[in-house]
Amino acid sequence: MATMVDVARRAKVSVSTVSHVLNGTRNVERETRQRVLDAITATGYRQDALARALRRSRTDSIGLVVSDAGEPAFAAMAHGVEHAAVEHGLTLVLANSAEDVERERKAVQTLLNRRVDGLILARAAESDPGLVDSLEDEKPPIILLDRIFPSLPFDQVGADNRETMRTLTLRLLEQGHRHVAVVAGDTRVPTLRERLDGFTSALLEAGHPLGDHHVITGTDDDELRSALQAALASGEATAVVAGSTPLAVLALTALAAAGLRVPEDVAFATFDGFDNSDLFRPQLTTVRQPAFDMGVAAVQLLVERLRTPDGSPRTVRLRQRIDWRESTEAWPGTA
Amino acid sequence: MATMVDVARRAKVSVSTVSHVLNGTRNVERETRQRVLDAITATGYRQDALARALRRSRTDSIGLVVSDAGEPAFAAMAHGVEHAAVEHGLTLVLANSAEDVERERKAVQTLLNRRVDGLILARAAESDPGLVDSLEDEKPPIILLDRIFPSLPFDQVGADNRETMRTLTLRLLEQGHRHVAVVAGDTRVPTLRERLDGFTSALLEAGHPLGDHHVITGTDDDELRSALQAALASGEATAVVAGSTPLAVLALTALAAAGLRVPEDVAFATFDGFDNSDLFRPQLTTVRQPAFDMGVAAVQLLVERLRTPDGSPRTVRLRQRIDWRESTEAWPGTA
DNA sequence: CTGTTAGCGCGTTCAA
DNA sequence: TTGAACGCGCTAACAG
Repeated sequence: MATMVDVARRAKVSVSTVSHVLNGTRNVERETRQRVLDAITATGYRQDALARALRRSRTDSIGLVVSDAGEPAFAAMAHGVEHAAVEHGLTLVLANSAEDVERERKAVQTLLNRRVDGLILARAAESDPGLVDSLEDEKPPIILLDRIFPSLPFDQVGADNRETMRTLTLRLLEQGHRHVAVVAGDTRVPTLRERLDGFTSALLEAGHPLGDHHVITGTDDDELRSALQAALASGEATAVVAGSTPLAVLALTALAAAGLRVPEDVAFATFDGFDNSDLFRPQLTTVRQPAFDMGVAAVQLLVERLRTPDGSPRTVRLRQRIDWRESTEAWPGTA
Repeated sequence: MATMVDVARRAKVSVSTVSHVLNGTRNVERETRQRVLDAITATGYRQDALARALRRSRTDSIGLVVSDAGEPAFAAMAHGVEHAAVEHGLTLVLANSAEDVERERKAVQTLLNRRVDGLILARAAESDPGLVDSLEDEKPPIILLDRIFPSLPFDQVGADNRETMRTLTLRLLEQGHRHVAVVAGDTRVPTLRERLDGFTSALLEAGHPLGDHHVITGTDDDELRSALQAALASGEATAVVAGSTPLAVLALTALAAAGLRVPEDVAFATFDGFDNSDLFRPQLTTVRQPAFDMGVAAVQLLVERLRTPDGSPRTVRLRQRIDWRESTEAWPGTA
């Protein structure tokens, strides 16, 4: 590859002049600049981002760590991050922690070693506080995406899970459901905990006893499944709400195994849900996460933080939309 | 951040010794090495990947350009690439071309400037040959993923689209379908062309006249939709096969608009398809791309090419699986 | 308006 | 077994 010296020689100028026309960082006479430009195309010169970054100690790149590259919601977030990143002239370095704390630690290390200008941790595992604290010195700005930890001093982007679940629940209660089974999953995950909070909050608001309902929490899929099956076997539950796509898969499987149809036998709603949901039956009532926009917002927060390293951390919550579909319609109580 | 000099000073050795214990590149006496190791933990030193890369002219990173980060198949491929990359100690730099030739060119430029050790172009637009040819000098190994261009001198990874479509079609013919509508889409895309080839090949093999069937090609969604609607309106077609997920969406929408049910009125099958397809009706007969494995294979090819820069390019085709489901079952001709 | 030069942090000869 | 010193390609003082 041609280097700046080659260009300089060919244009009969110094390397600093070449650098300056490249970066537009000081005035260069018309003719001189043209000579440089010609030399550049003639030699096929391309700026070496590595050397440049080393010298400026800025890589113009950001790191994204996601906890589960398998989920579709990830794709949307990553897509949003990538989109916004190029918009700001930033390159995206991607890593996947696979919900594994150790891998996450390694991923962050790698990205830090690569000197990314900023870090976005999307749905990071426990987001082990020690992890980032341990890198006290000169650690770049960090944005937490999707899972919000109010106690941590970072900029964060999430959705208004609590509010949305509250609305969803109130509507189900209006429809006459008195025994709802909520598959809440691992409530150590902020997103899921917020959703469950929204549920209990709605019950309080409507004056319904929590004891009438089935709240199914836990980390283990098998346990969750059998807990749900027990709830369904009681014959009480007339509605099931799943807190995420994996939990919806689990719940729908359990429903099918129990021979229950949606929505004839039981109503169903889920967070996140499935792509192209309206093409298939049952058409599921779904809370759509603005995943793409969340990715964009994270980058936005990041570049602002880059400009203003100080100032207290901000938390941005994006509004979710509830797509009401057939799965919550056939209930007698419906208008 | 602490640098090698800090470590060296603290361990009372030279920087070269530090470097050598770091990389295990020459013998260092037990005690000396221990002093260095201690100094490293004491200072919290971390190797600067930038400087290291500049010096070794190897970044231990690879670039991945995808044409549509929105599609789920992308997520799976990227996931596979990321997985295999870390396995080989490589970092993944991601870019999205959004099916735009210009953006693709820019993305490749950026990655090249970043000196990635290799490049994977996943489902790249037209893969404009000039694009990569233009970077004749010292361009890193390039792997083409998903879309195979037999005429291009690159290592490539794809699926056996032709073979799979042939099998699928023969089975439909066996079931008694005499008028199949194939939504083939943009046949400039190798993947789609291969699938269409498989269709005509099966007809030839079975001795069926191509003229009896409806082959719907084109770039414009609206045109495709109206062509399909016309084919359906004729009342002839008893089966519809879609060449990709977007085409399946288009086809299913058109079927619904025409008031046709799957599979009662018309059989349906698609390539790629939808996640969790077995939880919903209609359960679609689907050709599952081994997307994750394709990503892994691409990295595999890449590291081998890194080891052996010369040698003729290889093309790897991974086997696809047909998941037969309800959407092709209800036809009278079925066994 | 332009040129000279000192590093950014590391790997790697060459000498000892 | 260890150290000194050069340079990867670039930006940014500083000098003219």
